[in-house]
Amino acid sequence: MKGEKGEKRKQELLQIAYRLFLTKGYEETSVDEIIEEAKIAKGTFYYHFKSKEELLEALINKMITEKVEQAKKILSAPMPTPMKTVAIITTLRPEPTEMDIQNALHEKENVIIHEKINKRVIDEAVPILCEVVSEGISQGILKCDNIKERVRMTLIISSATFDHGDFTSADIDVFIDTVEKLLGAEKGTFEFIRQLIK
Amino acid sequence: MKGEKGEKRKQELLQIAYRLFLTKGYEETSVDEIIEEAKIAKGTFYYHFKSKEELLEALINKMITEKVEQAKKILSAPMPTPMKTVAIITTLRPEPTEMDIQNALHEKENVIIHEKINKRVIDEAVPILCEVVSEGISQGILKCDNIKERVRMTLIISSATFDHGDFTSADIDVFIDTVEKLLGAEKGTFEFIRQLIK
DNA sequence: TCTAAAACCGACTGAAAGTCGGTTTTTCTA
DNA sequence: TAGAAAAACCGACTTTCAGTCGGTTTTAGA
Repeated sequence: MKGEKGEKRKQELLQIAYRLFLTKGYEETSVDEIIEEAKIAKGTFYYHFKSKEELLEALINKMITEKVEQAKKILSAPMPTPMKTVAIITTLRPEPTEMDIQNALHEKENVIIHEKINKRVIDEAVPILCEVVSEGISQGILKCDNIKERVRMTLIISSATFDHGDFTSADIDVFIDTVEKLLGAEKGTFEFIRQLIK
Repeated sequence: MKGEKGEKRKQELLQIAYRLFLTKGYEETSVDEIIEEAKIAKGTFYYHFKSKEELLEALINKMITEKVEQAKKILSAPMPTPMKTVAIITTLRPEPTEMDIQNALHEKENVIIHEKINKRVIDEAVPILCEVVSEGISQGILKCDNIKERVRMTLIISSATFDHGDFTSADIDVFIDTVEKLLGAEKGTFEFIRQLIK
C-alpha cells in the first residue's frame, strides 16, 4: 500500500521542527512542543520518527540535499572557475536567513547541529568542488596536487572563517591568501570575494 | 573557615567524570553513575557543582590549564622556532592516551566536549603561538602579516587534519605546505613534522 | 566546649523521551 | 463495493534524569 499522507506529515513535522530548532535550539525543543504545534499525539510522532534524533538527522539530510542540488546546478553554469568555486562554497554555507532569525545556529547548544551539518556539507561538497578545481587546473587558472585534500582544507577554512559571522578584514585577507596558495592560483585571483561580502 | 576537603572531593569527582565521559560520553553518563562511583549522595554532588554542565566546564578548564602550562614552558625552551611551533601545537592537542582509552572523544555524542575543548584551546593557544611566530619573524625564518589570524588558521587546520586520527600521507603533505605558506616559511621548513608522526 | 560553616544525605519533584495496546482512516483487491 | 489489511493515529503510561530541599553530621576555629 501507498503512504503519501505519511510523507506529508513527515514534511510538516520537519518544517515545524526546523523553525523550533532554529529559534530555540535542538536540546531546548521538546517533542511535546512539536506535537502540540502539529496537533498530533505522541504516538503519531514516534510512528513517523523512531526518535527525536532521527528527526534531526532527517532535517539535516533535507537541508543538505537541497543545498547540494543547488551546488550541482552551479557546476554546469557558465562562470569563471574562481567565481564558481566561491559560488558553490557560498551555496553550501548556512544562509543569512537561517542566521538572521537569530544566531541560534551558532550559539551554545546548537553546536551539535552545526557540527553535524558541517561534517555532512564538507563530505558532500568535496567531490563537487573537486570537479571545479580540476576544471580550473586544466584551464591553467589553478595548479595543485592532492586536489581532494586541498578542497577539503578550503572548505574547512571557509567554515572557520565565515560561519560565525564575526570575521574581521584581516580574517578575509588571510582567507584569500590561503585559498590562493592552497589551490595554486595567482595572487589576486580570489580578491573579488571582498566585494561579495560588503 | 577553610574548605580543603571540598577541593579534594571536587578533584575526585572530576577524575571520575573524566573517566566516565571518556568511556561513555558526556550525555550518556548520568550524575547518578558519578555519585555511585564516588559513593556520595545526590545532594553532595550538587553541593560541589551547581549543574552537570558546570562539572564539564570545570573538567575542560582543568585539562586546558594543564596543557597551557606545558605549552608556556616550551615557549622559553631553547629550540628552533619551527620545532617550537609544532611542539606547542602538539602539546595542546588531545593526547594519544586520551584517544587510546578509546576514540570516545571523536565519536558521535562527544562532539560537544570536543568542540568546547577545541574552542578553548584555540583561544588560549593563539597568544602563545603568536609570540613564537613573532620570534620566528625577527629571526627571518618566518615572514607574514596578520599574525594573530594566521596563527588561528594554523591551529584550525592542525585540528582538522590530526584530531580525528585518520589522516593520510596526502593530508600531511597539504598540511605542511599550507602551514609553510601561511606563516611565510621557506619550503621544507616544516618537513620534519613527518618524522614526528611516524 | 560551643558554634557556625562546610560537607553531606536521600527522598522527592518535574520535565522530557520513548512505549504500548488499542482505535480510526485509508487503500487495495476479490 | 464489501471487507480486510496496512497505514496513520491516539493518549495514558513508563522510565530516566537533572536538579531541589529540608534536614543531619562533620569539622574547625574561638
